[in-house]
Amino acid sequence: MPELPEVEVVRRGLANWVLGARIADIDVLEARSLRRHLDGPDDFVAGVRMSTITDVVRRGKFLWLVLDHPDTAEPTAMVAHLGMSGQILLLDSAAPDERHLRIRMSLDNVGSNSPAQPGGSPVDELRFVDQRIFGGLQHAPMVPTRDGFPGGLSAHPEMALPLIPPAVAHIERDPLDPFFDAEAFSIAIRRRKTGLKRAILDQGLISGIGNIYADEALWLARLHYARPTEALTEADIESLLEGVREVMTAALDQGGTSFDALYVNVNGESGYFDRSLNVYGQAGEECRRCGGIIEREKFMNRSSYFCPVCQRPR
DNA sequence: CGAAGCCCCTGTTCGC
DNA sequence: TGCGAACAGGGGCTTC
Repeated sequence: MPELPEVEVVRRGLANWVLGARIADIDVLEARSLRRHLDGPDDFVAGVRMSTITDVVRRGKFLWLVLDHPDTAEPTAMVAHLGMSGQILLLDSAAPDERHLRIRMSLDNVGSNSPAQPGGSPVDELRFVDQRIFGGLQHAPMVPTRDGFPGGLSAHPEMALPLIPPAVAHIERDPLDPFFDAEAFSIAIRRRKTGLKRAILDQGLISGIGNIYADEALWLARLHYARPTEALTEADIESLLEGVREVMTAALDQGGTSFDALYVNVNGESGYFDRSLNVYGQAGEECRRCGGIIEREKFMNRSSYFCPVCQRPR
């Protein structure tokens, strides 16, 4: 399950290889993988084909390639969301098709802004692979950001455009974004009248946190998932953000170490999950901090894991 | 506007 | 053995 750190690993991998590359051709093998692109495959192909990739940007779990098209003055965006099972692969076109290959793009001029390719193998194809089709691609013109800052984390922050794809405009900045506003978040979350975990899963309030990292961050912060948001203190919110950042940077460090420069890949098995999960999926196990027994409760059609001893409701 | 619930998807696992 | 149900879950959408 790709969450923010996994998507960031993909963003960095792409930024290393495809800046300056041109998308020469596109083969949409599965139209449902353009679920975010309402005008259909032909429109997608016509808009993207022959564009040059000038930036790779991420906000929360959304990732987009900024495209310059020879016939269009304004830059556009190819937006990607990996959903549950999406992968973006960058490889040699001779590589065999993946079982769930949905969209294939052939690239020219790959690696012109990159360090020398270590393996010597050509990288000339970008593939979108997605078993469950919860993710998808879309192509769209961009709009100005509300705050006038860059749309997200960019490959070249000093010259990043204050533009964002409309499909991402309602998504709030994530905690790793240099323009994330912690004070505004603190005010906004206490205005909500709901439970803490519901709030932090709302990508319009803070983005990049999924079910797994929500549980992990709440455990680190010693906060119960159902704590009412309106009663949170400044200190609670500070611990919460600290927990969120800790979980994300730890996962990012691990994803970064397992990342092969020649093969951009997200498969939900970053290694982080096996060894580092303190509560998620640990029902019946002893809490590593206090020895309490981790509980699982059904919540929002999924599961919440927490320690009933060191994560009290109030 | 905010809160909450439904639904989209497929592969794996589990119970009868 | 075979089959259906449950589960995984981000986010768009609808309803109140």
